[in-house]
Amino acid sequence: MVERQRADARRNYARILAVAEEEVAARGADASLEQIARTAGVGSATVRRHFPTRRALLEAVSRTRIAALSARAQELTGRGDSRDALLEWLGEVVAYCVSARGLAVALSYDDSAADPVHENSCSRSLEEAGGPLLGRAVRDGAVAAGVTVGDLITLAVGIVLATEHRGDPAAEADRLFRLAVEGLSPRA
Amino acid sequence: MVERQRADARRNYARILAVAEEEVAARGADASLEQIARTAGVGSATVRRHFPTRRALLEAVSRTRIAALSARAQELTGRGDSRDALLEWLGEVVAYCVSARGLAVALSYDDSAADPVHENSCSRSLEEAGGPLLGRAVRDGAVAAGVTVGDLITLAVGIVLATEHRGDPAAEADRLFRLAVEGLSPRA
DNA sequence: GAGGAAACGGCGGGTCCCGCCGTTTATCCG
DNA sequence: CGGATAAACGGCGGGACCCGCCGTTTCCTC
Repeated sequence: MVERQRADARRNYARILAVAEEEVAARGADASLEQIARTAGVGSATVRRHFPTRRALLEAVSRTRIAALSARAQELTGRGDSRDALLEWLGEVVAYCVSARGLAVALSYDDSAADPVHENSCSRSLEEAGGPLLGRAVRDGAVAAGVTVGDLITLAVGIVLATEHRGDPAAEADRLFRLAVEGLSPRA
Repeated sequence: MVERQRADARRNYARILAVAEEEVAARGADASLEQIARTAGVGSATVRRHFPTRRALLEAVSRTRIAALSARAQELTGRGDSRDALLEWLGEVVAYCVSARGLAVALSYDDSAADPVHENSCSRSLEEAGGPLLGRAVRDGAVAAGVTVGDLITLAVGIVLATEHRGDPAAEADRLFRLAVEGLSPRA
């Protein structure tokens, strides 16, 4: 499991990843791989050797953010009202995706097309982390039974993707998120 | 208003548009402009002369679809239950965006960044067409007052964008659309 | 320290988008 | 009808990107 790796390879991996985080945050999901290579001081081939596809790079870049969100889910599980906790978490997912460009794209990839060799895809990770949070809300009757964490995340990602090019993405995303949570028709 | 145009220019415009429709439908919103030019039998410069930006091309390609959806909105206005009519229309918007690639991207562009010289942007067109339909639903109390057509369309577009790379986009999109309509918490 | 494998990165090819600019061609008017 | 004129065309070169190849360097092991 632990692929033995040369020291310079690990060093380059880390450098590329660090540069990629900045670059993707700044330019979005289709940042130039060559630019990342140049800034990291490596050849473009080395970038592709460590991250064979753009998806792989985006997922690696997103990993720390995903971890933070997963931790947050655990924190919120079992704390306070179950519906509020779930909504708080989803709101944070939306906010993260808005502020950290590239994350939404990484989460929009098809789970089933994930590299089976490597660890879980980003979305699968998040789904597992959010499972208990959603489960509790469902048991409390705050959410319908058929709904999955994947549904909620996809919805959040969609909202982010659709508002990305707007004047004020954060405000728009938040507005739509609340609309989706409330549903189309006002509560009685 | 009616820009006098040479005959060959109009002919080329039509050919490019026809080719672009097929190409975008097949390859998605980032189809190759040069490929379109080649297939249409014109130079790539001619394509860019008629459609200065990719956005312009996408909006032109989407125009006929938009027109169809607008007509559909008019048909549905005043027919049947106002909530059902609105939902039927939105469902068709989603279905259209799923089946006609590129449409969702065209609708995700910022309204306010639209070319003010030319006619309305795609989204603005649709918003106007859906206005009466939504207005009736709001008056009937089926939709909260603050909601705009733009909100609903953006939500629909987001759902499509987020499910685009899934195994079965149509099914996923439909599922999420219903979830968003119903809201997170089940009805009493 | 030497051998061997792993990792590197430069190079060439292909595609794309873009601006320039000489050439073709439709249109207008004498 | 035919020339003038401006619109429209499209080929060309530049720059950026992604990708595969392959000779070279660098690290690890013994």
